[in-house]
Amino acid sequence: MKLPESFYQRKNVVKIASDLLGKVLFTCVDGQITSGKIVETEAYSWTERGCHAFGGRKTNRNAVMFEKGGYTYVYLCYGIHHLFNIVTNRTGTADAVLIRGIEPMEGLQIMEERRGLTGRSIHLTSGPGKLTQALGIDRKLNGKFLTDSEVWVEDLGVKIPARQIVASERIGIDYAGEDARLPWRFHIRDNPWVSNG
DNA sequence: GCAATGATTTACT
DNA sequence: GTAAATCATTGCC
Repeated sequence: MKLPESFYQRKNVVKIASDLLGKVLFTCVDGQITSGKIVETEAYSWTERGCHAFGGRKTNRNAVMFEKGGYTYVYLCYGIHHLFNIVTNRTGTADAVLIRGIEPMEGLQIMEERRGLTGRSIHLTSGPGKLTQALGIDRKLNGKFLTDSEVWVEDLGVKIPARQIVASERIGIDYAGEDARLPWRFHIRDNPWVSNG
């Protein structure tokens, strides 16, 4: 079943990021359903430098992060890659969870076509820019609500034991100084679909 | 209006 | 391991 919006509106974005491991992300783009189990996430909060909304800085791009939990935040990075985030917490508090890796489930063939790959390549969805392409996510899906749109997350009863969850430093935000060292990245131990591997 | 830059990926050595 | 690709957004003039 779909996760209720209350799941996203809890105050601890780090807890939400780890809770999302094992949940399943669905999209329905161009009438085609694709889905994948979330195996890697990162938490971002306006209280630290790694976040676009650091210090409460609000711009056109990140405005949706200030909405209540349950909205999507999609933006373009390096001019090429779409990155998919889930907004958390309540209105006025800019926290979000970046989805970095999923394990393909439904629509494997559709994902291969979108990525231009053949075979079950690990490279299909093992990275934040790759999984958005595989799922058909782009800026059209920015600002959607996860309980009432073509993007949503379901709990299929998969439980990840605590000892299978690894916390580590976040990736690709060295410019954030000390805050880049926060252990706010979570992934499932020994899962081949985790990025940077 | 214009220059700087990045929550990445890919290819090449 | 390192480096280039590539453009929307941002911040300053």
